[in-house]
Amino acid sequence: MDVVREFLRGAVPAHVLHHAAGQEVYGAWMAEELAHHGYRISPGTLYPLLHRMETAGLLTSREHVVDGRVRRVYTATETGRDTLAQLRTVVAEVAGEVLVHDE
Amino acid sequence: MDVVREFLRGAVPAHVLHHAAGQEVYGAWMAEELAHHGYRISPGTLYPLLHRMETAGLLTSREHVVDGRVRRVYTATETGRDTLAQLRTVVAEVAGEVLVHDE
DNA sequence: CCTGCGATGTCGGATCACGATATCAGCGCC
DNA sequence: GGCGCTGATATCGTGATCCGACATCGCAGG
Repeated sequence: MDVVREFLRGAVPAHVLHHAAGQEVYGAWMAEELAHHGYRISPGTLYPLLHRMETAGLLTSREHVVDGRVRRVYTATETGRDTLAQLRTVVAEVAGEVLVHDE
Repeated sequence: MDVVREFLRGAVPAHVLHHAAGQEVYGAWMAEELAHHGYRISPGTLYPLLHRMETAGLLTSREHVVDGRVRRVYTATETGRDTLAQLRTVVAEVAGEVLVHDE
């Protein structure tokens, strides 16, 4: 029942979209990036998430070969960028609601 | 795969703690309050959540009788307020990371 | 009575998180 | 050539969670 972890888990897609809107990203890179921000997400969570986001039309992927190794590279779709915009307003709202310190 | 909904679901405990730190709250009131902020949370999610948060030591509850009807009323514990503080910094961090608008 | 209301609680099926494990292709090295 | 290492993605099984529908409970009014 780690509520902080739960909150971060919910924020992962926002983070993914944020990065995938500006550049091409791939799973292992995202995992490392997220880890630097205090997220602890396991591959068994991240990869299925990327798949779902692609099936949902938020991301597109193509295979990129680096040193013979296949790397699945994602970018945000138009829908993905729209969703990111919604997400940003929602994040701002939540921040506004929770960050008020007058009890 | 509604990422906005997923994000909000992760933010619910923060919202609950935020309110339960300042006053006594109860399930149905929280549900309405959350609904006003765009959350759509079903009782089958909210009540078990409150129970888990109490078992985790974030909330304490007592029964309050109004018109003979029993109402379970929650307040944040010391641990709950500490967690809320952590949550606030995390929310601020996420907002800072995601709210940069240079695409 | 019996129905309605406010509020809490719980059921079953579906979805999801997670860590461990599998897979795959090239590289270095002996 | 055989062996293990590395980077990266994929998947399995178990356990936890979500959710809406339904159940409950006590009282008020007709």
